[in-house]
Amino acid sequence: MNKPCPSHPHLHRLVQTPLGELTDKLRKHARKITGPRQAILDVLRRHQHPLANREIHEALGDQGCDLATVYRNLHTLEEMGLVRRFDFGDGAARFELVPEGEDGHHHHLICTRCSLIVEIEECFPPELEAALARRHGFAEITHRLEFFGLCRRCAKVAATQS
Amino acid sequence: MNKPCPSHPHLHRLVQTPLGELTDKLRKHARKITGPRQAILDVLRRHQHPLANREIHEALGDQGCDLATVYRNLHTLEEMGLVRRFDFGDGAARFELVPEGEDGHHHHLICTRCSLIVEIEECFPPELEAALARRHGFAEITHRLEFFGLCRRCAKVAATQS
DNA sequence: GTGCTATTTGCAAACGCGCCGCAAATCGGC
DNA sequence: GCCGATTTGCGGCGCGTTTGCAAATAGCAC
Repeated sequence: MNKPCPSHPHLHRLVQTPLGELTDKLRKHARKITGPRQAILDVLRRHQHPLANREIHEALGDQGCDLATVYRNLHTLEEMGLVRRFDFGDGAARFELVPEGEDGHHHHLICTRCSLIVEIEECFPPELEAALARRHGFAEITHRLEFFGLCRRCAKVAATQS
Repeated sequence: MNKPCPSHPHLHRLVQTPLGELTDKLRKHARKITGPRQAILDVLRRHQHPLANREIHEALGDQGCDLATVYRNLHTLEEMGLVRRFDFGDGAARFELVPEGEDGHHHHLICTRCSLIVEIEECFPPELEAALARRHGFAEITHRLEFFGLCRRCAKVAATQS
């Protein structure tokens, strides 16, 4: 997980060489491929979990940039569809890298005790969503859905404590 | 105190006389029935939509109390199950009165353009939720779910504008 | 009613997240 | 290499929310 591995040329390339999709999308929006931009995407690439602005900023290490720059870049990356925003209700936005060619729509299961985050496949049934839209005359419906509970480990701890 | 009688025009009595459930639950938690407490609950009783702290504070009128008191009371009322918190992702918590005897669990459909809020009956299928909990070893699972879209009126406006 | 104590309130300050304006640095096309 | 548009760093600000503390208040026993 450390960066000091100049002997591995492919890792080095991951950091320095932007992905094809990145350059394409950036160019389409007349955006530049800057150091902070690449470093932020690299942090997201190395972490499978949604990361808050602050966490990304801290993970940047010596590639570090200003926190405001992190905010600005995640905003533009979200606009370009490279990154997806999640809201776990704790007041901090979190971001995940969107896999190439997908839209990144999915949900999470979060342990309210230890903050363990599990990505899940279940989604709100599209038929139900469509029926709902029809009944209330709404168009272009989307949803935000996250699950909360106690993970196995924390449930055990809670049981022994009570 | 007897059952509430919201159909009677003695609105001032509603303000002054706490509900049975309120006094019961307050007493159970060694809490006091204060003026601000009653006034806040009365505001929530008069509004069917989820209200933000600021909105509640402004609706208090001459019964007004400090904004910090609104925050503190909603927190305690939520702990006691008299009030339920919702999060529409705009950075402000909203609260609804929980009907007596219920837990108040439901969801909303929100117009992203005019902020129209519709309360809906649909919920994430319990079987799916149970399966999800089993598969990942989670206990005491809950979910947060809100829908967003364009209401009929706003969809029309958007169509004529484009 | 009176007095006592734990709870609650108002006030002001502080917090965290996110955003903005501006001057300087940087990228990318020429 | 040069130039212009974009981006960055920095400082500050706004908003929603929380907190510390002294004063006010509700509820209870008498």
